[in-house]
Parts: sequence; C-alpha cells; structure tokens
Amino acid sequence: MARPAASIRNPNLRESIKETAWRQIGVSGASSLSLRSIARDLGISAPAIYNYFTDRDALVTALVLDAYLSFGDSQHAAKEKFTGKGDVVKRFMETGIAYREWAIMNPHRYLLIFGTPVPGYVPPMEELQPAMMRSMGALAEVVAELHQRGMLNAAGIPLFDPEACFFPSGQCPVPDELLIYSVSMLIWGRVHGLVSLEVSGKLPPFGPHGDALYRYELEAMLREFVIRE
Amino acid sequence: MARPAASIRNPNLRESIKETAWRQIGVSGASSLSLRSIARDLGISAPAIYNYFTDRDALVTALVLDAYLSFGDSQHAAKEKFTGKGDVVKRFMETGIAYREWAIMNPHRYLLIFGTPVPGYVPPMEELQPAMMRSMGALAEVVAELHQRGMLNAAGIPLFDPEACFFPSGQCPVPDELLIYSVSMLIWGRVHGLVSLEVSGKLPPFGPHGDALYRYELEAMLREFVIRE
DNA sequence: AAAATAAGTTTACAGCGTAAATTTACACTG
DNA sequence: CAGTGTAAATTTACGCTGTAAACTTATTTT
Repeated sequence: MARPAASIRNPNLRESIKETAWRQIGVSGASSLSLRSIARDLGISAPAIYNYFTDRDALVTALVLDAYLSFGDSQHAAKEKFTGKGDVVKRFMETGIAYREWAIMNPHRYLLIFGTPVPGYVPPMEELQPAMMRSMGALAEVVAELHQRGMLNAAGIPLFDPEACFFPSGQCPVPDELLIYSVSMLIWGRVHGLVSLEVSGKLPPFGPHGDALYRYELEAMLREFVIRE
Repeated sequence: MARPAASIRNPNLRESIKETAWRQIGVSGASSLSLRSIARDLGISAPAIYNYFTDRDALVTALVLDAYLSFGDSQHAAKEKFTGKGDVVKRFMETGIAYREWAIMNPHRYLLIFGTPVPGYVPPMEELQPAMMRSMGALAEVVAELHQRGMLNAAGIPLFDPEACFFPSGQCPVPDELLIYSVSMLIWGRVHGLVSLEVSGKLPPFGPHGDALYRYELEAMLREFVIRE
C-alpha cells in the first residue's frame, strides 16, 4: 500500500506530526526529537514526513513558530488584562509575571525558543523575526505607553545601532522607538536571565512559591525605570 | 596492530582527546561533538576513547569542568586586580566586565556551561558543583566584602530556601551567607541574561564596543545595591 | 480512459554511540 | 628467562539517526 486511500489517510498529517513532536519534546526534551520516532508513533514511514517538512530543521522551525505564537498570545493576553488608563504599572507587572509563568508551564518550549537545545539547528532569523517581534511586542507596547505618559525614566540608557540589528530593512526604528526598544531589551535581559536559569534548574526556589526573587526583580525595575504619580 | 608500541602511542591521549574536542567545538559548536570524528582526527578508533572516558557524557563533563576552571580563573584574576581596601567597587566592576569578556572570548565554553547545547546531556550536579561554586565564588566574595563594610543595600531581597538548594549537605549557609548568596544570584541572573542573549546572537550591539548596555547594567546594580558616599 | 500528480512505501547509505570479542605490548612473577 | 596477566588498542557488530532514490498506488486532471 504505497498511497493509502483518503478514508484511511490522516487528513491533517502536518498538524499531527507537530503534535507528536510536541508530545515527545514534553516527555524527553527537545534534544531527543527524532523524525523516525515521530513516524513510529504515527504509524507512518519516516520519509513520509518529508512531504510536509523539507527536513528536520524545517519541522523545528515550525515548532519554534508555534511556540512564539503561544508565548506571544500569553504576553498580549496578560497585557490586556487591565485596560484602565492608570493601569500601566499593572500591565507591566502582569506581562512580567506572565513571562515567567509561560516559561514555567512550557519549559521545553521556552528552551526551544531562547536556548539552543536541538543539535546543529540554527534558527532562520528572517523567518522567525515577525513571530519574535510580535511576542516581544507586548512588553514594548507597555514601555511605549510609559514613555508616552512621561513615566519612563531611562535617560542615560545606551541605544543600540539600528543599522546593525535585525529589523526588516526599511523598518529601522526612529529615535523614540529606539529608546523604547533599548529599554525593552534591558528588561528582557533581566527577565530572561532569571527565567532561563530557573527553567534549566540552575536557580534554587526563592520564597514559598518560588517566584519571590522574580517579583522582587520586577519591582526593582519599576523603581528604576518608572516614575509614579 | 591491536596495541601500538609505547613509542608510537600518544603518551597523553586523555588530554589530546579533550583538546581535539575543544577544537571541534570551537569550529562547529558543542552540539556537533562526536566521538567518532574526534577519533578520526587523532588517528585512533572510536572505541579507544572508552579507555579514557566511560561514555560521551563523561567526556562532556570533563570539558565542562575545564570550562568552569578557566572561567573561575578569569573571575578570580579580575577580582584580584585591585587589592586596595577602598577598591571594592572596582573589584565589582572588574569581575563583572571579566564575566562578559570571558563569555565573548569563549562563546562555546559559555554555552557549554550555562546553556544546554549537547543533545541529551544532563550535567551531573554533584560532580560539577565544586567547580561551579568556585567560579561563582569571586562574585560572592565581592558581595560579602560589600556586606562586611556595610555597603550592601539589599534589605528587602528574598532569600532562597537553604534546604531546597544544591549546597553539599551539612554546608547549608548561615543567615549572613544566605543574604550574600541571594544577592549574588540576582546579580548573576542579570549578568547572565544579557551575556547569554549576546553570546547566542539574540541581542544587537549597543554602543561602539557593543558593551555599552552591559556596562550600564553593571552601574545600575551599583546604584541599586551599593551604598557609596 | 489516459496521463499526471500526490502521498505514501521500501530500500539504501552514511553517520552516530557503544557493546563484545579479539589482538598485541608491556609489566610482573615463578 | 619463560609464562602469565593486564592494559590499550583493534575489528566487528547492533541499533539508532537523517535523508536520498526508486517505486507503488489513490486521486485529480486532461
């Protein structure tokens, strides 16, 4: 049976492959992802996967894209939890808390995005950039709002070189955006530092819920960068 | 020729294997490390390596230990660059700068220690802990000195649960040490956040030397945690 | 109805870690 | 000095991986 009848065939094999991949990643980590074992789980032959993904890296990229989507959804949902004009600080905290929570709930997804857990895989930046920008966008929007309201205190912060960064050509940020992105990246660095250490088991739990240090860090950033009343 | 004559034999094969491994890691990253290709480079058969390392993970652990040693050396050297009583702040900055510089000069080593770049490898914490503690020790000593001199401003910082962390049993830290370690971990988190993003190419360069944001972050930590007058 | 295409199959190849059996060089002992 | 034992390598082999090539069959198009 070289080509199964449509009635037998899995009507959405591409999605099934990704689902199986996620399940396996959830069990044994992204590093042990294997096309052959995905195929075994699905009862198909390994080369059949090549009808849906040009190679293993293309599958990984699809998984990364999905992870960015889920992560971005959670970031934007958190940001939109409080909609009041005076709730910028709440939006900042919610977005920050959601960052860690998504990572804790999805450690393999987090490491897939921000670590380098698949042997030899180099993420195709051009392809991933929109999804990455969107997921970082929630934080950037909060920072932008702080800036608009004159609540952003980051005068001395260094700005990155807009030419040397990976913005889509022709979309180089204007000065105000440059400040916002630079602050966002510093905040991202702090948040990612703690979260990546925690997710990869290198940080002991702080406080009864394990998140005390993280909350302290978020509040430290409020003290440092945000002017209130 | 099953066993080569001593005159022909590589007298220090264990070290040669590690050197070759480092060379290959330097070229194509830690994820593509392969016993067989190391053996090819050395003109030996792959199973010969098993005389010196019980398996691939044991080799990786040996490499991680070497990396920790080199990293720790650089941290302690930086800390001891200024020895004056009033130079605590200089020691802090030097140690911080050296952290990033070592990582930039040894990106694969850095990712080997702090990332998860080898498929399926899980670091044996008990074995690595002394080397890890020593390398983190330089920063902890600086923080301890700040504390001794009454220059440490981190009263509200949360402390981690000494039982739940990976200290060697019977070496649980006393309250003062707990504060010092907790502050050190927060600092480590910030430093690691920026450095890991930079080393894995996810952060655009800030300023003419690419380190402006990092220096800003170090100075921000001085403002936040260090009392000067 | 015939031809083209789509979606699978089987087979095959090169690379990987590593277990097992085998070979040889050298050190130790009677 | 001969014989034995062990250390350090070899070859062979197994099962795993990604993936290229050739083949088969269901469905679609002409």
